[in-house]
Amino acid sequence: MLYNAIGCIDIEMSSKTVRTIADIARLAGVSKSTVSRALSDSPLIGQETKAKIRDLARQHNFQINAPARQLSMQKSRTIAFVTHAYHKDFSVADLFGLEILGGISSGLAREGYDLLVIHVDPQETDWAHKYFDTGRVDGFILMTATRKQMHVKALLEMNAPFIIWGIPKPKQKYCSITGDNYAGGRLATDHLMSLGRQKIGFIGGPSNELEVQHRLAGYQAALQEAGKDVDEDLIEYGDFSNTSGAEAVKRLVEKVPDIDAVFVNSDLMAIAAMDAIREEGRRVPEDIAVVGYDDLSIAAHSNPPLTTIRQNIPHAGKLLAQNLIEYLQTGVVTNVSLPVELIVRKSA
Amino acid sequence: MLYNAIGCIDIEMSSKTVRTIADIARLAGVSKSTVSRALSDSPLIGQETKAKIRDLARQHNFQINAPARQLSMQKSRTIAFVTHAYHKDFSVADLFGLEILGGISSGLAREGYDLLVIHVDPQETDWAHKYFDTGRVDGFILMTATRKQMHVKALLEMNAPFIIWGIPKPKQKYCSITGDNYAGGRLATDHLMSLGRQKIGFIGGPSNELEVQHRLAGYQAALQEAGKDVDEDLIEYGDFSNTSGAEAVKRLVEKVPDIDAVFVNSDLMAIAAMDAIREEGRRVPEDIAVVGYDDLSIAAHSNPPLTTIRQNIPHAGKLLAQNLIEYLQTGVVTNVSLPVELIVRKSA
DNA sequence: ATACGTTATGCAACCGATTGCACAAAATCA
DNA sequence: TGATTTTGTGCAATCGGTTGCATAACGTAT
Repeated sequence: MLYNAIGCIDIEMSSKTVRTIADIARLAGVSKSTVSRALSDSPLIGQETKAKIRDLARQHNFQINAPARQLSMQKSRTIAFVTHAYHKDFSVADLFGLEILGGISSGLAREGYDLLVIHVDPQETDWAHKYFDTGRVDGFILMTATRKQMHVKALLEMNAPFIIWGIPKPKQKYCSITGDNYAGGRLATDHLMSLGRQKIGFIGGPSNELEVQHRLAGYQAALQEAGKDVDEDLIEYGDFSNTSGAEAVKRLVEKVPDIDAVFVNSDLMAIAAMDAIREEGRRVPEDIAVVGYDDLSIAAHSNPPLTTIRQNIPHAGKLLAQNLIEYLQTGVVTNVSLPVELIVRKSA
Repeated sequence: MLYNAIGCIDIEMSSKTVRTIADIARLAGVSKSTVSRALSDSPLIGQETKAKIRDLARQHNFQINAPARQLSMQKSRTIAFVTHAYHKDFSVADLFGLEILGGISSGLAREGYDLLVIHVDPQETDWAHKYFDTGRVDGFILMTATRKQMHVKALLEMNAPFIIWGIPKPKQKYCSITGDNYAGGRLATDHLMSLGRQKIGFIGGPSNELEVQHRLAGYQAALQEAGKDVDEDLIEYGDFSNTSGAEAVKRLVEKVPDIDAVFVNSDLMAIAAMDAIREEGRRVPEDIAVVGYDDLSIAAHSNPPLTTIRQNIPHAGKLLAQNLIEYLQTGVVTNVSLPVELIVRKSA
């Protein structure tokens, strides 16, 4: 641009002519290897050469060819986020997944990785071969909903790198990130007790999920430490869907009419539960206080705004990305439990 | 497995040894070309040869190397879904995006394409070069929120294939899918009138969005056709976020105290609006009837369940995928307007 | 001046597929 | 039976990078 008409034309036409490192090499009067090394900042290349090549690349808006590089390097610098189809129903896991995706994406981007999203049939494990053996992705990120044991087993067997959101099975070696569910259970329960609530219910996700068991353990520990005993009638389970939250709270109200608080395992269930409570003719929080879990964006906008246990979701996503990449590069298996935090709004 | 121990061992070890078509070729006693052709079902290859090679591939769980194929074919069979970070706020567009992603994914999968999700800064257009010029993706899918004019312009200039969800700018040539917003506006308004409502408000998304303008046009046409005139005071705009829905409805109630219905441009805004209406001491639908837009999964679970205009989101996603791929393969530009449907629940 | 270490660059093989073209074998025709 | 087409397969180039090794140019120690 700065020099003369011919230079300009050169630059104008660049988009058509300069597509490979060989083109750059020709323009710079060096070899392909030199260009390749210069662009990857190899110490083998002299400063002026490097600068010249870089300028050329910039001027011509050169972008290195990804498939070629992937083939040569034998890795794709791409991570698959494994999820399932949303056709039918739609639960907290999905909303949660959406929010965490942002964190994952930015964590991956920072390390120069791309994000492939694959929607799999929960019954099949074929996808693992399809994406890993083909060299399309270097590793996988699994959320709770997708983290069926068969998938984990398949990945372990084929020796494919992956990380999960959730609690790892005791004896298996793989990376994981999870919120501190026990602490979350305590925090919620302690808060409700500090409000003077006497009959505090627990509405869990599926009872076979470790996350749910830990939250329950926290709930029980808090009660016991306060000298109260745990009433089995106050414990109900749902499946993380909104409807299941509404139903569970109705069962509780029926069984224990003088219930005055409930700790619900997800924001979506909690919001549905609050509606159900009102349908039963009770007020939130005056009659029944409600604490949720996750602090999704919608929690602040519910009616009333939801008091909940916050998991720092964007941070969790970033960590999922970072730790998986670290595992890819160093083989170090990390298992992280993230602190949670009580966010007090209006519902309790 | 069927024959003998040696065969068995062969198969057992396969995962280590058989990784390329050259391996298969050696096992089958043919050349690489033959294997390549057999696996892609070329008519050049004889039936028995083809069958033998396929069996071998299946037995050894062979998966073709994606980067190599991409390099050779000069295309990636990957589509980028362009979205923005969800950090801050979270609107209907995101939930909508999540639901449509399922449809897109399945549409792409059917054609053998993969889905790359990229979170971009709305201010930058760099991503287009970064993903297209590198050959990482063959095309892009843009949602309304990401479809800033500068992005469209950048893509057109670099001649990159893409499709948008929304209404295309009049003179530009590119693929699009959109709901029939005009019909949606009429449907909602006609329904409210059929309920005997007299003062029907309109809460739009941003007034500069064509979608919103079309819905407004439908709303106005319905009123005029019924012999009513359009009261400017009954029209308010938000930005698709929940809070903006709540605020807009409050402004309406203040300006027009005897308002008895409102047509809201998104389910999320509508749900927030219903809460706000109750806060103002009015009932839904008795005092003010509410019709939403999109029919997201949560619409059925709101309080009260939301009457809304359904866009068939999974189908829309599938179509986005299909039509983009058709464009890639044939160069045919399609602009589709999808029918919408009134779903009557409890809110109106 | 000779030997030797540095520093910068190029050559050529390789990653794992696809595909145009040459060619052999088999089938069809005259 | 010989000529010609059809059918099936292999050779080798190609896609666009990366990287081990050889080597040239230069400075420095002996």
